[in-house]
Amino acid sequence: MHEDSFYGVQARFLIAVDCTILGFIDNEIKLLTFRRKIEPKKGGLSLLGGFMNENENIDQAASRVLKTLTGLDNIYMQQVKAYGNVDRDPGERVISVTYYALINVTDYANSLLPESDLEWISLDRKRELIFDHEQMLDDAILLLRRHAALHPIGFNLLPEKFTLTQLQSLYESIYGETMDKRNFRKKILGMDILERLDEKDKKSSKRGAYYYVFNRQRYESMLDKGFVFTM
Amino acid sequence: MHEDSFYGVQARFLIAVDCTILGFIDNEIKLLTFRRKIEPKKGGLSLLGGFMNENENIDQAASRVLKTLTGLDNIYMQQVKAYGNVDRDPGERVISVTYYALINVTDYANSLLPESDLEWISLDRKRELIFDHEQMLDDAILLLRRHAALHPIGFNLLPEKFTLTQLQSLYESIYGETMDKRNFRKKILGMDILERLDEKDKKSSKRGAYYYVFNRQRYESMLDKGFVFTM
DNA sequence: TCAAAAGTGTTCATTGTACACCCATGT
DNA sequence: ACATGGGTGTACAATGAACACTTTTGA
Repeated sequence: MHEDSFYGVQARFLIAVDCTILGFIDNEIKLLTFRRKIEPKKGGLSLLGGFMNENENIDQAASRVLKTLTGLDNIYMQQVKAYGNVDRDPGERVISVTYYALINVTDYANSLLPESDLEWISLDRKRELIFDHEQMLDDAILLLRRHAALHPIGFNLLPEKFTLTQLQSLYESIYGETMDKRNFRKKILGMDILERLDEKDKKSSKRGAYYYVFNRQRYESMLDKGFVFTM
Repeated sequence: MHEDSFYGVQARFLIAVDCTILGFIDNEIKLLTFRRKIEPKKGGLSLLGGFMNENENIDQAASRVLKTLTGLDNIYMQQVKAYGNVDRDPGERVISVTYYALINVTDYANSLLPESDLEWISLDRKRELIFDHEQMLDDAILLLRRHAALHPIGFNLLPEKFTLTQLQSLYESIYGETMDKRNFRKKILGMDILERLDEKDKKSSKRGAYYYVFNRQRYESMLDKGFVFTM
């Protein structure tokens, strides 16, 4: 049996890519959503998505969707899962491959929002999402938590320089639980992957808090020596 | 714009399901492979796979593929990842969604093997696999390790009753490292999820080793009380 | 001067790790 | 009697968790 005829009789499917795009805004992880412009569920809140093209692989499709809808490029993205329930999209059978993306809102938010139907929503509004997008969000957050516990990916959500208070709020938001300030600082500073700048953030306190930067180079060289990040 | 016409112009794709099927044989995790019967790569070693049908979701497709090729049913399976490189299958563009499956070989191995092109191979032969199946296997093993560290899924690879020595060998094989016998037993027995039977396995020692069974009911009731399995 | 956030160490409990000898039995 | 795998406990180290006060400064 020749492969073309063998493959040929098989069903073919639409493949969508849906992105759980997360940003850290007002000390809280928020989700970037989009008002759907077509039926079914026109006007409903949706993850950012689009269909996969012939000439690209899945990661490329995800990057393209993100770029097209937000203008953002070079974003940290990870595949989460493929969803394929027969009736997950009432319009037509669509298999969706989902990603989560972490974006540094401080630098980009203003440039992307005004001219579009994009909206940052708090995660407790997730029940407004269409189709199985709430499930996708839940799975993405769970995966993010597991990744964030083992890799320094949280920094993708922060500006280049940040305070330890911000960093702690970020982890508290990711895990949905509060942490002890002294223990948090002891742990993160003990890893020796942050560099303190001689500059303070005076926006949120009179005294001012030192800015830190993540030293990725140092982190990577420590990895080679068997260091494991855990947070 | 109506959804049918909108969806209609999009590309459609073949979707395959490929399964990393693992069994515990001769104190070692082995992979069930299949000699490919069609071009391209006819005769090459392959994961067990097949194409998705119109009327089934992805999990169902994976179960069907497993059932069709091995006769096995009710198997523990988890989705790993979707692979979509444009040229991953030289025959034609195919997106593959992969799963890993854990099977209890003791009960089934004899019934499935003789009449087929299936073969259990040691994981160090993985470089013989076709296409991107080696990558799939690697990703599956990594995911299995993460899952096995947090959930009592290893028991799916063992017969109903097993000795602690077997169980330890299983975890050693999953993680690829040896463990201390006393520490291992202290930890697993301390969880209080195993029950010792009044029966010994005399196959591998003169003295005989007690059989144990996994008490799933007890495990699940402990989960409700906040217990977390870690291994 | 006071309100508000920043910064800082110690103690205790829990968990993980290293380590060596006796036991039971079939041959 | 001996070879083979089965079974057991203790001491130390590392890690995680709880906890409260002083500092700085703009208003």
